[in-house]
Amino acid sequence: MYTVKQLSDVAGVTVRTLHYYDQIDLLKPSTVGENGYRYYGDEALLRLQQILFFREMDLGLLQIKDILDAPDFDLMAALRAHRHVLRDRINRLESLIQTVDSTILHLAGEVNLPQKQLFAGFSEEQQAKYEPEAIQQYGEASVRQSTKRWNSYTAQQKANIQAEGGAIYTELVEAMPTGPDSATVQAIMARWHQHLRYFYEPTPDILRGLGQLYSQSPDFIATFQRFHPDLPDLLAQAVRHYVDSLA
Amino acid sequence: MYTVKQLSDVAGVTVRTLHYYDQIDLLKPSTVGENGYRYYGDEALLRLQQILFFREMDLGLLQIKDILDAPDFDLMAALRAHRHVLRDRINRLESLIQTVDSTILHLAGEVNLPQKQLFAGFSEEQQAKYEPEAIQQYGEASVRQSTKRWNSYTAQQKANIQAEGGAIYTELVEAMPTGPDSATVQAIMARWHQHLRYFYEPTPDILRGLGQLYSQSPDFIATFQRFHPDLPDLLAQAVRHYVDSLA
DNA sequence: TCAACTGTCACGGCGCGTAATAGTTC
DNA sequence: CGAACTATTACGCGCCGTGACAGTTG
Repeated sequence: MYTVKQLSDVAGVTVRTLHYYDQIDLLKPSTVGENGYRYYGDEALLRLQQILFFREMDLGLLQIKDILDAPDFDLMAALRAHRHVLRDRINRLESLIQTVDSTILHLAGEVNLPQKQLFAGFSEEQQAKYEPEAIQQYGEASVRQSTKRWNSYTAQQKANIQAEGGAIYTELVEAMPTGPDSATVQAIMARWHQHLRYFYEPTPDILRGLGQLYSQSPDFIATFQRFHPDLPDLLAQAVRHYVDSLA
Repeated sequence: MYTVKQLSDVAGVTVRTLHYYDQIDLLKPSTVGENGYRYYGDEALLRLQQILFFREMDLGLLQIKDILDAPDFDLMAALRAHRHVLRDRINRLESLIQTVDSTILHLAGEVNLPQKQLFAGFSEEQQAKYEPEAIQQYGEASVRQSTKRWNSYTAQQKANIQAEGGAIYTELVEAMPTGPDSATVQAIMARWHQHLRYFYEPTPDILRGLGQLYSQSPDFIATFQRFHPDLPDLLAQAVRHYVDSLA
C-alpha cells in the first residue's frame, strides 16, 4: 500500500495529480482510511502506469478512462484514430510554418528571390568569368529553359517553392552559430542546391558565381541582410565550402 | 466607424472576441460613446487584421501585442523564434506518432514482423514456386546478407525501422476505404517496398510471394488481422497490383 | 513537540463560447 | 413599441500548479 506521496514518488507525478485523478474517477485509491487518507495498492500503481503511458501519447484523460474501463474497447481503432489526429496537427503546423516562411520572405522584400537568383546565375557579368563563349550559349538556352520550367508550375506549387526558399534562408540564420562549414549548415546548403533545381540545373560554376554574388552585389547583400546582418557573409563562405566539397 | 457587430462581421470574429481584446488591451475601440458603446475606426480594423494574421500562425495574443506595440521590435527574430517553436512541436508530435506506431505493433504481437517476412521471403516453399534452383542459391546468400544487414543497425535505428513498419500497416488500414488499387494505397505499397530494403533487396518474385503469404499463411493472416480484420485481403490485392504495375 | 505528511477548498491560465441580465438604439 | 443591438458579469473548458488553512502521523 502506498500513500499519495509514496505513489507520486514511485510514479513520478505530483500529489495534486493523484488528487485530481481521484476527483475525476480516473484513478481511485484502493482503500480510504477513516482519517480520509488515500491508500493505493499495486493494481492502482499498474493502472497509473497505463494512464501515464497513454498520457505520453497526448490522449485526453477522459479517453484514457474509456480505454481502461472498457476491456473490450477497440484499442487498435482508438490508437489509429489518435494517430490520425496527430497527423492532422502536424499538417496544420507544417502549413503554419509555411505561412511564417513566406511572411519572412515578404519582410525581406523579396517575394521572388529565386527568380532574381535565376537570372543572376546566368547574368552576363557572371558568365564572363567562366568559359565565356561556352556558357554564353549554354546560358541563353538555359534561361529560356528555366523560365519555361518555372512557368510550368501551378500557382500553388510556385507558392510552395517560394516558401521553401524562405525556409532555407531562415534555417540558415538559425544554424549560423554552428559556422559555415558545419554539418548543419552544409546540410541546408544541399537543400539550397536541390532547391535551385526547381529553376534550372545549377552547375558548380553557377553555384560558385552565386556565392560570390551573395556577398558582393549590393542588391543581394541588402536582401540577405534583411534576414540577418551576417547572412551574406555566412552564405558566401558556406557556398564556397559546399562547392569545394562537391568535388 | 464600426460598432462591435459591424466590425465583427467585417473581420470575421465574434463580438465576444472584440470584448476580450478590449479587456486585455490588445485592441481598444477608437472611441467610446456616452452609452458605453465601443466604436472602431479604420485604423482599428487594420490593427485587427494584423492581429488575426499573427493569430493564424498560432502566436499568443500577448506576443502579438508585443509585436504590434513595438514598431521597432525585431519581427524577423520573433518570427524565427516562433518558427522554432513550431518545429519543436512538430518534432514532439512525430515522436508521439512513433510511440503510437510501436504500441500498435506491440498490440499486434509482432515486434519483429519484418524478420518474419524476411525469412518468409526466402522460405523454401516460396522458393519452390519460382525458378527453384536459381533462387535456392540466391536465397541462401541473401538470407545471410540480410541478417548481416539487419545486425549492422544500431538499436535506435532498429527501433525506428520497426516503427516505420508499424506505420505502414497502420496507414494501410486508414487508407483501406480507397481500395487496393487506389493511388493512396499504392503509394504506401511503394513505401512498403522501400522498407523491405532495410533487410534485403526484394525482387518482384519475392514481393509476389509475400503477397500470397499474407492472405494464405494462417500465421500472417492472424498477425495482420490484429491490425484490422480485412487487412490480409487488402494487402494481398494491393501487393498483386503493385507488382504488376512494376513492369 | 515538531517536522512531515495528509486532507479539502479554490484561484489561475489561454482564448474565448455561452448564457444571464439589463440598458439603448432604430 | 418591439426587434436588434449594446453593455457587464461570470462560469466553463483541460490539466493540473500553487497556495491557504487545518487536521494527522511518527
